Amino acid sequence: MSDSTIYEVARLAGVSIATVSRALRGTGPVSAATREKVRRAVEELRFTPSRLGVSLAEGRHAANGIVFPDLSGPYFGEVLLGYEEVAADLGRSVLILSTRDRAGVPETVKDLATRVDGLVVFGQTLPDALLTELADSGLPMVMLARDAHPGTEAVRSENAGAAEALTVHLIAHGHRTFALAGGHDEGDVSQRWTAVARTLGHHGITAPRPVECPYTVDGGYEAGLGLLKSGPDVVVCADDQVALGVILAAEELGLRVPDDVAVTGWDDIMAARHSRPALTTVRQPLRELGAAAARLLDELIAGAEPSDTTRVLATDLVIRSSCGAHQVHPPEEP
Amino acid sequence: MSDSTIYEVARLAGVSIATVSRALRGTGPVSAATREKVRRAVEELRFTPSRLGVSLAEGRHAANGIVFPDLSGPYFGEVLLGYEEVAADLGRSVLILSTRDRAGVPETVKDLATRVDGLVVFGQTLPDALLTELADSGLPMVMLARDAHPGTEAVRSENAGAAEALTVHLIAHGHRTFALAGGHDEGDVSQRWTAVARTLGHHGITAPRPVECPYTVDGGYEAGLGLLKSGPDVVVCADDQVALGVILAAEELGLRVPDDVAVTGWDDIMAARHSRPALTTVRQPLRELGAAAARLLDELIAGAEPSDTTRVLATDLVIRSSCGAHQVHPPEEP
DNA sequence: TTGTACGCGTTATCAT
DNA sequence: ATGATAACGCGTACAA
Repeated sequence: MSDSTIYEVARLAGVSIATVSRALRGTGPVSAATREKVRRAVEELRFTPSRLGVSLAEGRHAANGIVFPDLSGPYFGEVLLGYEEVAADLGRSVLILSTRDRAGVPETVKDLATRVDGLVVFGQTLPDALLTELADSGLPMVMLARDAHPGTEAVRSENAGAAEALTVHLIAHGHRTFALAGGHDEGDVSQRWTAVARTLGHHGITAPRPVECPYTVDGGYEAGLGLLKSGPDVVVCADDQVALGVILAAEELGLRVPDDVAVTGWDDIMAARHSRPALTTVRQPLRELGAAAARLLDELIAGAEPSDTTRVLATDLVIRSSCGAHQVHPPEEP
Repeated sequence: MSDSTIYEVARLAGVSIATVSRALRGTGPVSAATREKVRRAVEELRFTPSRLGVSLAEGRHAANGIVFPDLSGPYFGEVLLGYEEVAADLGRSVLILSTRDRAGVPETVKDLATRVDGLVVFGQTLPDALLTELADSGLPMVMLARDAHPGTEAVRSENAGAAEALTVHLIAHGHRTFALAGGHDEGDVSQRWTAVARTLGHHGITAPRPVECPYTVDGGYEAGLGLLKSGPDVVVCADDQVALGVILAAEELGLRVPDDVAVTGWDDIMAARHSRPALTTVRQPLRELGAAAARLLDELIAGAEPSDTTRVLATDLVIRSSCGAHQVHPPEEP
């Protein structure tokens, strides 16, 4: 509260503020005796340097921000976890901003931008014009789960290859009629749908339009109720939560998964392993995503020039039982 | 980046910095003509007031922090969501700190404390001595999911009453042999176990010792494998994730839920509704918890004296199917 | 209505 | 080894 200042410490220790600063930061020569006097004064006064003062003098916040759409569901939490951990290791605090269905996001983001040395932004949370404005202002920025915006760096995980592998696998299972659940934005998901459609095309199958829905179990359930009426062989879902919802919808309709309809997810959240049937999905390194973003941002803050480059983290196709019998066509050999 | 300062704006507009400040904040009389000149200069220079300068002058950060143990699982994410939303509404940024199994937490928390006007701390994340030190320093603090620490305010949700109601319900179902899964700390969970034990005692049943385990599905699974071997009628779990794990363990052991063994959770996370069998649990208003903490903290920051008081939010017993047949003894009438 | 000048709490440069 | 002092960027009494 009524924190003491470096001046009070200096007076009590009988030295100048410069000496106090040096003694505390070890940034210059200080005699042992003086150091001890300062130490005692600091202790007595419970002195803690004001962050504002330090930052103003240092010209940096030692903090960085992250903007994400939401925090319900495991996805963003896991990524945030990895981000915060690395940021903390690098001695930087983390400010968060959830955009949800909130009003006044641009203003809030700009405010956030004034409080940090750099910003990580999830794909699809901010309009491109705003991204440009921020990047142009010279703020170090890293995009997450989408390709780089001009003036930024980006990290995402591999989508197209995994989507193709998944699709090929499903076709090998004998599935021919596909349904796609979980709308398409311009980030990760659209890359997946594009690759799925392309792969289906190679096999003479016309890809259906993805059915948009919130990336939640409930969203998947609602979408599933509609989708399943047309009797697809398999429902490829934008993420695991949607897939879990589709499975519930299938049950509701008296369909057995995977016997009557196969279902696949994306992300490999914990529930994917535990659901029945266990979910065939694509594993994304969620924490690593956040961690990589934190490291990239740190490099930018340290002075690296933004390369408009997208770093792509590897994903793994995880075959479980929700996609159908494995005996038809075994997955490709190593 | 190379942001312009209020001095440059003042020079370009041909006025003093005081006028610029007044014009921008509407904090004093400014002629329309001057205001327009300032507006133009601001626009041309893309001027944005430095947060550091503003905070230093205003003597406040307009930001508050929150300390939680983890972010995996739905619990903390939901609470954080409610917290951040209200904080943003109040014009305050949010800094997060996850303690996980991290080293150097006390130092990091103290650093965090220098960057905020107030702090919300989840129960069991920080040692009491540190809480005392922070509170004594005059930092406004709100405890979450535990009772108030001296010098703070607290919000938690009701535990004992719900635990009693749950226990009574289970006894009415004919369950006599209880098992408790999910270790006891000194926050929410211990209050629940205490109430369960007391209620069981009233019915002549000796409460077992809770089996400690991480609050995760995997933790519940592991604990369940051990617990279930003694053949309890019901496993009361510390939270829904643990309960989901116990159900998996039961399956693994060839036990049917709830026919062979009943299982209950706590929190009413989304997966509780969707699991099979659907989870009997206690609904906690997670977002409200975070929102209430944000509001309380705001009052403290505004000058309210900490009352060492704990605000208790209502919970609801949610009867689904995992606790056993309802026909044996119907739940108490309204 | 507008401007001057001081305070906010540091760090760091330059003397000494 | 130590001290005086200039930044850093802003808000705001106080004066005009």
